[in-house]
Amino acid sequence: MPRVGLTPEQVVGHALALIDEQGPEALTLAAVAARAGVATPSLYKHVSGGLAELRRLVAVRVTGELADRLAEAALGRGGDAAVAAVLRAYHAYATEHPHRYGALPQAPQPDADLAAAAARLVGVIVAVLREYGLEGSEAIHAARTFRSLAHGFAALSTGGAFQLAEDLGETQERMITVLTAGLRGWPRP
Amino acid sequence: MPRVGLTPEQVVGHALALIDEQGPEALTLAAVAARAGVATPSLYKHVSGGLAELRRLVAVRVTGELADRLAEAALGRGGDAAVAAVLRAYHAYATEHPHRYGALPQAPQPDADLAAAAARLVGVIVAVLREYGLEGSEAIHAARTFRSLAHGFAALSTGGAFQLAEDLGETQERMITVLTAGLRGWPRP
DNA sequence: CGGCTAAGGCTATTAGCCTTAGCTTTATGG
DNA sequence: CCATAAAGCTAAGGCTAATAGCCTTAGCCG
Repeated sequence: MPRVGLTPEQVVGHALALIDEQGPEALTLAAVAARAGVATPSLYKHVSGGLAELRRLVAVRVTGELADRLAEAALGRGGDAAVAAVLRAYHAYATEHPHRYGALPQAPQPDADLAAAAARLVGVIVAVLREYGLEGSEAIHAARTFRSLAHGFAALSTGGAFQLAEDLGETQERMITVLTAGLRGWPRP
Repeated sequence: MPRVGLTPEQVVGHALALIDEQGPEALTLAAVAARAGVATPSLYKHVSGGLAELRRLVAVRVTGELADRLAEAALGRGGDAAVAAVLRAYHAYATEHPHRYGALPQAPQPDADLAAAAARLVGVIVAVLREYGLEGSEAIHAARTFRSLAHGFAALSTGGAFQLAEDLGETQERMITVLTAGLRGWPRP
């Protein structure tokens, strides 16, 4: 039994490859094991929580990747340009890896690691919103609005909910216009 | 073997009850059969496609319910008030049945029935947008923006993605303000 | 250099699930 | 009153995750 030298990171990598190729439904320990050249139970040496933990790790990895992409897009930009770039980057990531993005919601109840990754993601958004002079609770509401729009658009478009012929890129530009206008004229109660 | 007198509708009803109580993961033919007082294979007499078709039927039913709620909310209203009411109704439905709403994306590739139910839902939104003078492609882009915001907010809030203490109702009001302002000043290219 | 320990494999097994096949009973319509 | 279709059943096969227990390798420490 030649030792394969598996690590948890590699297991997650195989899981992601499977998801990319065949969708979140195809993420099974048996399939991951086959791909890693190992028997199914051996995976428990690296991912002790079994399938549930593997899904959790996938969600953490994907959230982190997405946060990185958003941070990269925001770098060196400000104001409307930053908002537009981050929104485009969000959708671009989801479009490049639709199944991967679709696997995000499959995560079980959030835990510390996932919360940390999500916090990084939210941090980028909050930073981008800072130039609009939003502070305290209003910044939170604005960030939630941003995330809702970004996630909704990503989820619906990768899920095939937008059937008509109209160009998705144009829809995105309209959304950017609406969002940036809304942020500039944010309701101050 | 006393005859139970099951119908496909009742099977879907039991499936929804299970989902509401224990989440989408708990939707299993064995559990549905137990709840219906029937052996598992008997379900195939009513839902010939097995679990996959049952999930599909659940998605159709939920989409239809949601469309009804939105139509009801739009009734007798127009302009900003209609947009606000529909957005609130959307979120209210998701909040009342979080697991049910969460089960929506689990549907397999779209089919005719699901498309019809979704078309009804989109129809309500398009009707509400009519007062803003949006026509043709622009109405489509606006409807997509509406759905993205509504779905994103519903999915993230029921998924527990909004951890901070800020009131979700306030977030919703801000979103409504931004959206209605964006629709009034919709970019005319 | 020898041996111990821990890690990373394995096989075998259990339990739960979906699905198909084929039989039996019930209800219903002619 | 009977024939037939619908609606139930049991049995069996094949998939999955997960646990238990064993074996081998790698590396460290005396």
